[in-house]
Amino acid sequence: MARRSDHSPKELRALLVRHGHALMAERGFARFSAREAARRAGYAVGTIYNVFGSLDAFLVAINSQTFLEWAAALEYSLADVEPAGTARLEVLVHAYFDYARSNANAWMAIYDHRHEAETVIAAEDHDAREALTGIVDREVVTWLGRPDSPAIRRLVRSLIAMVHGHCALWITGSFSLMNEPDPAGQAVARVLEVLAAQRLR
Amino acid sequence: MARRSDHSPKELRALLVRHGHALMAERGFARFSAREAARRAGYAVGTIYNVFGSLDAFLVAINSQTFLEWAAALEYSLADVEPAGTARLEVLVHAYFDYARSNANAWMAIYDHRHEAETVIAAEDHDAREALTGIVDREVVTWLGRPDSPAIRRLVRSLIAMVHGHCALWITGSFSLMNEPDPAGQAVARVLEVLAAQRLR
DNA sequence: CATCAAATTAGACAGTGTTCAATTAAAAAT
DNA sequence: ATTTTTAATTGAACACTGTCTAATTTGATG
Repeated sequence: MARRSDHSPKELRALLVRHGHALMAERGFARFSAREAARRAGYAVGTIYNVFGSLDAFLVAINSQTFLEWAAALEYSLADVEPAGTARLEVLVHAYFDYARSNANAWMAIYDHRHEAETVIAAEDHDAREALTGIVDREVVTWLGRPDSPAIRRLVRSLIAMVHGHCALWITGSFSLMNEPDPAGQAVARVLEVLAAQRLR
Repeated sequence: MARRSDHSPKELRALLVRHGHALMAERGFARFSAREAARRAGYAVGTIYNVFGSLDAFLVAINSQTFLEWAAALEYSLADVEPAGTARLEVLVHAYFDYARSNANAWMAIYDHRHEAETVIAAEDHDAREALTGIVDREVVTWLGRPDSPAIRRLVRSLIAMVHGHCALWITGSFSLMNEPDPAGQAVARVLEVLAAQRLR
């Protein structure tokens, strides 16, 4: 039996998320198993229900971890790019695609998991998910050279949806049936067309 | 025991797909059960494996059925719209969203199901999935007033990815795109901006 | 050292997908 | 008509799953 003093509550939570995330990356959402995740962490299944309250909440925590990694990957990709110009947007979109492909199982799990309505999302998890939007927001504001506004934030969500659509169809293979050799390039092209239209107005 | 002469092979296949599709619409992908689908059709589980070879192939058949319905809904929505003009594209996108919302479980199942690489997709199923692309292709060609071409077909796939992205994030509510009151309207706006850019070139 | 509350677990339960020998029904051959 | 053969259909077995609860272990408190 795992000893209560082996890990503090926070450590235990982090331990379970770490192993859960690794298992998700390894197997994908369809073959994920809470039992196996707990086993690898050295605990029994019940512990997941103790710590997270439900399997649903555990999956939310795992996916939030993916969001954090993803956002970090985007920031990292932007670190060496000159602070103005279209190149930053191109790099951003390509980093978006790269993370999704390099971590396909974990990335898809974000969208595979439909959390139940009654599962409350902790502020921490919510923030992890917002981080990504924040990055795009910042870059688009810079590119447009205008102060942030509700209209721009609305546009940013729409741009994210556009890029997401390309990436999702690509990762799941729907796009390969469509014979598109460069989905990321297409996404960039669409983003720039839309932004150009916004600039003219 | 169900009698072999109750249904011809084709009828049996259709019967299983019908009940499977209904169950998918009712429960969604996560709670779908092959056992239950067979039960409702009046057969035992094994029959699904006899007829389709695998659960994977059964799910492909169910999702192809959804594609057929979806394409039919799009065509129906266009039937009364004047044969030229931007209105047709707007109606098309809105019908796309409407079908997804009205049949959320079945629609999401299309993207929830990641069929295994070894599952061969029958020509019939492949065609059902292509029908949708064909409709958009036709409408975009008409709108642009140019003959069809590989470049246009490539653009059309990109446009579909854009609209899909908006629709998917809307239906799953997984993004704070939930604060977006009119995702379909946003998708239409983006499509028209992209098409305008194409026209200028 | 005894008490007590909290953490952890094992086990039961009702499901699942998958496989396959046994059964049954229809067709073919006698 | 009967028997034989072929093929569809089944039910049970297997190894899993998520979920819950009673029992156990643990560490701290009096």
